[in-house]
Amino acid sequence: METRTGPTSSSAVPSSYDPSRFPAFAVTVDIVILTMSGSTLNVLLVRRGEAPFQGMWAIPGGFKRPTETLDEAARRELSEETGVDAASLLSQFGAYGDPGRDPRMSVVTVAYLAVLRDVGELVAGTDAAEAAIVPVADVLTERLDLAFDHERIVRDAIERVRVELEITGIATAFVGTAFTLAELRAVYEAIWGVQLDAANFRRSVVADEGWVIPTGRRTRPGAAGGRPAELFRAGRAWSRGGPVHRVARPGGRDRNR
Amino acid sequence: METRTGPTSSSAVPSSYDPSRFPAFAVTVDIVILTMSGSTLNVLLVRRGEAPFQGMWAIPGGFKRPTETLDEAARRELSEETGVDAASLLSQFGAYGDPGRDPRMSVVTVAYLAVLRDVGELVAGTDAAEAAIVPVADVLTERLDLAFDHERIVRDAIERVRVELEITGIATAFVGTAFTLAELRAVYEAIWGVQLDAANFRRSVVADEGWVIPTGRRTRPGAAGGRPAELFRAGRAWSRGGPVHRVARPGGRDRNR
DNA sequence: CCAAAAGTGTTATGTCTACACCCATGA
DNA sequence: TCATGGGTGTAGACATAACACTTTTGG
Repeated sequence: METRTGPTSSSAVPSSYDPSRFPAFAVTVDIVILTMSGSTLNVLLVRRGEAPFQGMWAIPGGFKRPTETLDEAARRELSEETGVDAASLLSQFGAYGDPGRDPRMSVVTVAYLAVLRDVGELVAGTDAAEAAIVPVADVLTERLDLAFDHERIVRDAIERVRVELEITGIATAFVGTAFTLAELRAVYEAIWGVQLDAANFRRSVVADEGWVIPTGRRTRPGAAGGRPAELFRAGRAWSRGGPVHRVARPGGRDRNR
Repeated sequence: METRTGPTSSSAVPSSYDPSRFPAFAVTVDIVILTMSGSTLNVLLVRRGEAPFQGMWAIPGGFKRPTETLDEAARRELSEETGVDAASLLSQFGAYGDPGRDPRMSVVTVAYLAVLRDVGELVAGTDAAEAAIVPVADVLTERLDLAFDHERIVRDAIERVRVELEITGIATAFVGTAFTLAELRAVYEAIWGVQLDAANFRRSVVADEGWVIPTGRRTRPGAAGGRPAELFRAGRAWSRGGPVHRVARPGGRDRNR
């Protein structure tokens, strides 16, 4: 940790500069870590060990250091909290600096979104009483209160994911390295809250060259039987919009259900 | 200006709290103000009066106060710099906190985008030597060097506008309260760097009910003649995407040119 | 009348939705 | 052979790009 505590201890400063002319803030990064389990979207929360909001659930985060960039701070915090190095999935989506959002002092936080597949073991690795994966619905319906303004940050993060789903390849970040199209479709259905036609979904996804790549392998069907599904892996991400688009399905029924 | 200089002067703090345990930052808001003149996209710059980067061009901005939100700080800075109250057009698009981006101290800035029609008189109202409207091309081609990391911030802002054009009604913010469809089309063409078919553009824009509203009035044609254009005003913005979409025009020619 | 700019009509092409139908597997 | 889920075919609806054509002005 830095010993330097702020502008008053800075030395390489023009003599004309008066540090008391600007207000001092603490700057933190907070990370909304989203993951799918089955057909529900979850968020990783930690229980706060100290005041303020001691004992309440919050999203992980911490102070930015003067020697690191915001992205580095987010990557470091994510790594410290979950042990995952998921640099490519980290994206900044907002800054929050309302007065009073932290009762101790003036804090501006920069919020990041991270999408992980299967955080299960990672959470088990940390102190079990400290971290939990909960359905985002619990946060959105306020069945679970979060510290600070973290509820709003989680809401904004989810809206961001909904948009990113439509224009980037972020969906593959929710599933394993090899996945079926049904799994991938479940990601869209859970996050958008819609039903998608399995046939058209496959066409959209497979048509866009390089979006998903067949591995040649197949799954073993479940106890109920059914044709084995092809396994795909993620292709390169694209620039000009993702392959699937959000639409309401008025009278459409899903043959595979 | 606040006299409180930071956490060390805060009083309503738990006695267990040690302010030296987090690094102090200055927090600023910087605003990329974009405007159209004719068929070019411009950005409002100010010349810095003091160190660092004294005499260089920069985007307007200033310190956030602990008593205001980030949005309020941006609105205040915009008002102080241009006299415009354009709250609805202000949107936050990024935070920048690389170490060393300000040689004086650790500064995290939150960047905002503002789109204005006709900043001409506003700039004339300020000290002429202090503010200027320059084509964004001058910044993007680095014919004009900006202070701090402001070039990157401007680049990010323009990319943001390109995306917003496609999904919101932001285009009308660039033109006057009454405008022709040719003016509106010029906004898209300038920002996307494409040629749009005038006929199809009209259909897209007029078809979406409420996007633009006919005023009944018409323009007087220029010296070269031509049919007078209808004048429209902006309708309500929409949620589910704007009416015009970015496409390359391979062999398409524009009859009206 | 001619040039210029605005606005309308039209057609070929492409995309998407909905659903029928076929395939592969477990019990 | 039946139930279950995966995968393909396809017809109609809809959206779009391109460009010919008409309208209205100034000179």
